Amino acid sequence: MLRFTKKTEYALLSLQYIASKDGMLVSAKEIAETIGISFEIIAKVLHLLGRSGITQSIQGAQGGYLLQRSPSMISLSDVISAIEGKPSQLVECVSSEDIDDQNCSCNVYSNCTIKDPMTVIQKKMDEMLTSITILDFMHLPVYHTISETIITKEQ
Amino acid sequence: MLRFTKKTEYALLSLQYIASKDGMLVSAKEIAETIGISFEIIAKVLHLLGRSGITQSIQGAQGGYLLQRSPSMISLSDVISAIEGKPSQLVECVSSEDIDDQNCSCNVYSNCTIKDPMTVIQKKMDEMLTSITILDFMHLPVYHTISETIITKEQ
DNA sequence: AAATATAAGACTATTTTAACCATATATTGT
DNA sequence: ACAATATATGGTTAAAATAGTCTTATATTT
Ligand code: SF4
Ligand code: SF4
Repeated sequence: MLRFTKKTEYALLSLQYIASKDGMLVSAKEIAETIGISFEIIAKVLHLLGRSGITQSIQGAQGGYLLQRSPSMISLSDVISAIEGKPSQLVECVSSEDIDDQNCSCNVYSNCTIKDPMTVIQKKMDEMLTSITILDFMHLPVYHTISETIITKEQ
Repeated sequence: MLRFTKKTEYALLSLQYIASKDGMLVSAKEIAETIGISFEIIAKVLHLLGRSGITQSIQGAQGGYLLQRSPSMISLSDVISAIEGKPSQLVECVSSEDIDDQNCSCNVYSNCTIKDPMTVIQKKMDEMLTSITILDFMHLPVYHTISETIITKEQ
């Protein structure tokens, strides 16, 4: 099922928020309250993002998180890898790095005749996921009124 | 997790096989044996493809399946929709048809500020999935030797 | 020392996926 | 008519992934 996990969505919401604060330290509590989700989940997500070097964390009182590189340098692909622990794979046997994993546990591997096209599709997907960045999540403001919406979209 | 389900992979393998037989009736048993997977699974997959009008089925002895339209007219998007019962959705609130589903059961919907970028990403995904067809699963032959591979790729 | 904040892992419940089993229906050929 | 072949359809079960909660440890500031 081609679906982002909730954790990935929370990560994107968090990164969007941190990016909007432009360099200021942001705590997990603040993000959790803004999004309206439990603190524990956000803390775990931010922790994973930190592990992968997407965010930088400052421990202790007055601590928090900030981005380790600019929004345009954080791709959707990076975020997914950070949250899921490995790069996105459309099928078991094809990863971004290895073209074709003979050690995969797919039980039809030896008879499979769609590995080559799957590799092509995986490549297209990778291109898409790396081309989308946190910057793409910042361009549209949060609309409050219809008129604001129209004005912004007309620009 | 951005991953195709096994059923979708079996569907693609089946369609690739039926397409390669170019108009001849193919039975579920034949496909199951070729792929090396249980008959029941393939039967269910073919049934779902039939329901969505991708394949045509002929019941009874000497029956089987054939494509209802040419391989280039069967998109990956069609196959996923057929197998999963509805079009692929990257997130709960954004579908290919409805821009933004206010009736979705996401518990952060009202605070969510990534719906617009998600709609853009969904559109890109849809474009990709509809642009890939069963024909793309037929162009590359199954390579048997290295020399064949090189010759084919150099063309 | 108390308060604040992140780090990290264990645990549970729910949902999704994968596979299997059973039965009904349709068609062909003898 | 009847046996053989083949699809149609639903139910059941087991495994895996997801979502969320809870707990404890560690670091920093005041
Ligand atoms: S071998 Fe074929 S069926 Fe198995 S995971 Fe790879 S593409 Fe899918
Ligand atoms: S409202 Fe936001 S968090 Fe909820 S499904 Fe839609 S995009 Fe994801």
